[in-house]
Amino acid sequence: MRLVIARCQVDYAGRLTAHLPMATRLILIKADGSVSVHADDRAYKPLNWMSPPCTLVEDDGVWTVQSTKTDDSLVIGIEEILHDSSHDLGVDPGLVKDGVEAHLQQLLAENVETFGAGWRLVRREYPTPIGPVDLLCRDEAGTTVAVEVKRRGEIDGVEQLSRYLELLDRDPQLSPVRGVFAAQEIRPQARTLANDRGISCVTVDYDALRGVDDPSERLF
Amino acid sequence: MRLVIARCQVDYAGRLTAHLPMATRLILIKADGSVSVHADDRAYKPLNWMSPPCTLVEDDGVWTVQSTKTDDSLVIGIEEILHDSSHDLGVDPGLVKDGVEAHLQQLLAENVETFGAGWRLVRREYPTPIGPVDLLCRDEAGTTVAVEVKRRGEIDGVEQLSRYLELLDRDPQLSPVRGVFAAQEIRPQARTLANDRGISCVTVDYDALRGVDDPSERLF
DNA sequence: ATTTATATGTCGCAA
DNA sequence: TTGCGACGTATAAAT
Repeated sequence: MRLVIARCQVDYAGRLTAHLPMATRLILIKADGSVSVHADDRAYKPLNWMSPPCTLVEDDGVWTVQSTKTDDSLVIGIEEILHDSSHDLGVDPGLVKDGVEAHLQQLLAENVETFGAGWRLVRREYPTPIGPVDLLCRDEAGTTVAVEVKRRGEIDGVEQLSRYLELLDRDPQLSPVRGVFAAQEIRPQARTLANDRGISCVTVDYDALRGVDDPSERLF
Repeated sequence: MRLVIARCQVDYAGRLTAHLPMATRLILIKADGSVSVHADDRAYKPLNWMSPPCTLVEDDGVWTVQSTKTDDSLVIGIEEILHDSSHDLGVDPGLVKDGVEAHLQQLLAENVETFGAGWRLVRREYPTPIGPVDLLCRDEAGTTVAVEVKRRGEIDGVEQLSRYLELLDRDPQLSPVRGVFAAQEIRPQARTLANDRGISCVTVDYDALRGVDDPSERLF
């Protein structure tokens, strides 16, 4: 990893064109070949960058970064270098994440009564030709219900569920099939579209559900 | 801006939990208060980060970054510091972008004849219950046309336009409503889906359109 | 402040 | 390779 602090101007041409006037910035060159130009704000997002695979050519105050795959390019005009150091970091062992949506789906599968008393789970990840339905249930009346689980409910999710419902409803073993759109929060537009298509919306309290499920969080 | 190269381990807790084993990494501390931890790959993306507003407390080999707004926290265990330098970058003049979708939509709104002679614009951002249609036009025959503008035409855009068309077509003042999908480039699958739904596809030459519109680029 | 659409989104997985 | 969905998405525009 190479860290360069320099007065520089930058021009990017590719999916869009962008220009950075002359100023002092950090140029971060990683071992993966990537180059990014940072100001002292915008959190971790650089002003300009080039993702690998790309090549960096340093030529008399003009650094050119050219993408290998596309015709994207980054031209950095260097006026003055204030700092330049390289460091061997080695390979990173990587990070361990514990996600949200997968966990949410699992919690709901274990607590389908969240949707109503008498509900039971038929299958998680119920397969269809266009992909698995998150949860397939039967409600208290025995009607089939396909549940789509999202962390944030947006229009795309309603579309996805609609496609599943159309397919599932063709199966005489399952038909008629209701739809439930479950998410921590549901955007008004998504709710509108869901209602328009006869799909129920359920907002889920993730923390409460986790509290119900996680013994370490139980009060008794 | 402060650059620290250190052997460290990191724990993040907030919207998810994540752990980074001990390794050598870059810790980037910006003037905006943000802290990000970088490995030597993943292009410009850090392994972990904290966005401002947040506070960094350094305490005997344990750096704690606490979000001011939420209860997100980043705990960095420092084993050894290999480099530590600070640099005054000043305020960045900012970057100038060109070529985004808004500009494309504006250009097309000002040049609806791009779609055909005799076309006129009814409204830009024509409102519907599920969001605004980019351009609503009348073609040379007076037929209503909804135009969806994208930089890159993909399936999502066709779906979006389809939803608008379904709604608009219910309005007797507008019906029947045709659809036009306009983009700099249109993916084959998107084109296929559009054709299947009777939606016309128009690829737009952005540079030519800008040349038509921008007097400084005109040749005469 | 909240909601919505955009992004040089990036990233990972599966067909 | 392409398509598709998730992301600690982030961020700017519009209500």
